[in-house]
Amino acid sequence: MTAAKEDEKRLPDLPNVENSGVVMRLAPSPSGPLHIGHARMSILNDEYFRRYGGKLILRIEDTNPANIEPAAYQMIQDDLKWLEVNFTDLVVQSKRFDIYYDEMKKLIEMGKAYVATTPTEEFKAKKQKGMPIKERDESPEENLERWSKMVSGEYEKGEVYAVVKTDLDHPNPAIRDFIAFRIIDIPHPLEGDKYKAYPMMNFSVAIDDHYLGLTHVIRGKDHIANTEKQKYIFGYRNWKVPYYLHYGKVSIEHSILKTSLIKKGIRSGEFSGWDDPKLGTLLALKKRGFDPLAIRKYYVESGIGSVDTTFSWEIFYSFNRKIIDNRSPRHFFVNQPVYLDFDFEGTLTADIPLFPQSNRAGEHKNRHYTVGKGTIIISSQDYQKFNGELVRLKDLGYFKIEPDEIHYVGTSINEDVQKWSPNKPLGKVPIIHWLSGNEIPFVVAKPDGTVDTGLVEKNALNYLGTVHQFERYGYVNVLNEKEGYFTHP
RNA sequence: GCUCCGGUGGUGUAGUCCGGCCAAGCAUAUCGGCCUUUCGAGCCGACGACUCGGGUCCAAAUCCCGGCCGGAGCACCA
Repeated sequence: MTAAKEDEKRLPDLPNVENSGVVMRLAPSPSGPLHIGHARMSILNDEYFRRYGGKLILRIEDTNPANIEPAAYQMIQDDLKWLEVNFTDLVVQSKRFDIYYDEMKKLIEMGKAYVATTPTEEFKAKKQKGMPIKERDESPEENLERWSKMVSGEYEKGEVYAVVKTDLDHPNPAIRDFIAFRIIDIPHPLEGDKYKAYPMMNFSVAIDDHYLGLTHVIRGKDHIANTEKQKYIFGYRNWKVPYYLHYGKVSIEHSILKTSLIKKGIRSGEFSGWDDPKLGTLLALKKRGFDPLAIRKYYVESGIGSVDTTFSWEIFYSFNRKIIDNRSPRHFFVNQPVYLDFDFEGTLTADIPLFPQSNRAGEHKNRHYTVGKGTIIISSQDYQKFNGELVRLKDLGYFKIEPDEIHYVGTSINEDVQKWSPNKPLGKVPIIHWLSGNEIPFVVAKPDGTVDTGLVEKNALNYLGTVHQFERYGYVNVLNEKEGYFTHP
């Protein structure tokens, strides 16, 4: 066990770590709850925070009111808690406008920023050619005057913007002078209409990364160009630049992650909520019964490489399966049931383990059933596949399936059994699951949007709110007495 | 188009910085076997990869050049 643990994959060490540890950040925008994609940045940062100590700051980046879901401020924190990411500080950017304003003013005074009313089309076009717009060359005093008018709300949306200078000759046009502030005229969910001039992400991030004392920044490589822009601000102020690490893009297929789409779907009734099984939100994964450790393991295993990858649900499922398998009670769920007549004199008994591989006392409980003349239920899939053949009903005995009925053959492999299956090697008889009495209707909602309707052992209701292994079917989080969410095969 | 980054089996990765111990490790998937009643778990085995072409070198997955393919940025989003 210990040896196996040592073999476990480990993230590479970080450079420039001091004795006091690291200061890192999680910087989501509050547009909705976190999803499986956000989990990567959360876990990577948290893993290093756990290794080195220091601070892990949750910084909610709410500088675009158009893109804010008020409930997200709390949902994000709950999601992180579920992931066992224990951030040490909480910072909300909309509470820091004064700092941003001060800093912008300083940059303008230094001649490192300007405020423009030139149409942005011209700004962009000139930037492509490496040419300045007129405000760039105007004095700090003139720009300062426009700046104070901009902050006090004397301009309308679209009329003015503030720019941080970089280098107009930069070979990469994406890095040349970038907009740092713009006017927004819709109210902010937290601040109302207190502010008109809103910082752009590249500005507020640079300022906060410095004042919050970030030592290491780990984020997706879509931010590489942003990092270059932000470094100009650090350079102007002579601030110590954090160590940046950009990991590659993860494409998460077969999953709905876009907040705008999810919100729309919730409104239209297509999704039952943020935790609909069709979604890739952490809320949905939680409700499907995933263990957050599986997510952590997956992303640690994936590392921080800069190559783009595709999220492998297969491997993720496998990690989760290994975690939950032992603690998942076993039950029979018969999907699309077929009722077969069972004409039999006498009684058969079945003792089916609830936790087959558990050694712990108290968990050896079996599901005990007696079966006599009446009905035996199997899934239509098994019925179609094995009609006319010999099967083993798990923990009950050998049976021959015939149209609409089923016959008992024997309990163990003997001559009686053999004569039913003359051409099959013994021990190769298919084992299928079944129900006979004690079953209740049950539906399983699956991530692909389909629903399986069937019957489950009534005993399963003694374990509500936990993940079960429905034998030969898959893992299911049993939510209540009639419905469960499919976890994975 | 402009700037930049990257390409290891079906999938996810280790190794690439500091060439040799890599005729390439691990995981997952698939197939087979065992555990004598799960299509789960566990154990054992099989399968399967260095994007291509040149170059340097005694020696290249690792260094250099070019092609091909993929990705990112070029927002009054984050």
